[in-house]
Amino acid sequence: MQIQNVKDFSLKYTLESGQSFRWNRVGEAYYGVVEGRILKISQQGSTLSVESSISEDEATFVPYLRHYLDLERDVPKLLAEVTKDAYIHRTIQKLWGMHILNQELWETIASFILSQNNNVSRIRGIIRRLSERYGQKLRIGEYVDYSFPSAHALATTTETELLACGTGYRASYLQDTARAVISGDLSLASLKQLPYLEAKQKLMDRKGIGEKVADCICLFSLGHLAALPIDVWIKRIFETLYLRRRATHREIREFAYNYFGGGVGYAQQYLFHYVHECPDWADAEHLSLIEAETEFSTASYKSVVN
DNA sequence: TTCCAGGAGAGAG
DNA sequence: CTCTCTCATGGA
Repeated sequence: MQIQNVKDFSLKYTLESGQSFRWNRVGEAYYGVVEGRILKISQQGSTLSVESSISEDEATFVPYLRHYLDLERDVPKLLAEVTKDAYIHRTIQKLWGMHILNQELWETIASFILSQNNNVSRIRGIIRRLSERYGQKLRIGEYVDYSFPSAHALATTTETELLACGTGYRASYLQDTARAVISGDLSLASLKQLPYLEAKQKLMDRKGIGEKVADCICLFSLGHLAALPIDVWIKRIFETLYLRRRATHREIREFAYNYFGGGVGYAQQYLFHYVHECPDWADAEHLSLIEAETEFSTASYKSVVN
């Protein structure tokens, strides 16, 4: 199956930017588990080639996939609105086509509970072991993977079993939330109906979900582009490039929303991935190089700070 | 060996 | 409200 005429989209940047933990690159293709099936996707220019491990009804599958990849949104327009200075301009040019995915809600909740005080490769390992143990075996060609565990599976296992998957102290947080989903105390369906701040607060009512994880869920699953997950990297970026001083999360959040506007979540994802790709992102010569090659000024944010 | 990672809870001030 | 300490794990 193919999706034609896909403009301003990069499969590579979208799947490798740390918002999903479930994609693996094999040659030119990406294999990932999405809602109970393996998808194999590759991009040739403006064409996406897609295979699924199950038989799909094209009439519903293509719109589903387009939504998952956020292809229905006018992303260039949104990015133009957050292009406020040379630095963000540079990150957007460098990572042109990166989209924010619309991921399945329960998997996103569970995955980002596991992400706290953890690194990406280890998060991926924990999710892989949980899926092998509690998920369903899936196959496409020679490629084998496992579906993400249901809330029921994680709610009814023992904490010892979760610990054996490497969850560490996050095991009880994961299981508490799984049980809340099963009991209806945390309704996934109603979460999807709530505006950003109400959904965020409902998530933060759970033990183990703080402000950062709640924002990840709001941004990567619920489509709230005003959500701003502030991790150690985003804090570092805003303190170094914009505020030029040590700042609290509240100060960073207030500045970022006023500066970038309602698309701050997209801006954040470009900044986050860019500094991971460029270890010298904060070097003075790197910054002056960026300023020299665009019509924007890196100094423009001083007027916003003051 | 120590430090760090897409943090959050609990307690103190 | 803010600050600090601790939590389990493994790779660098």
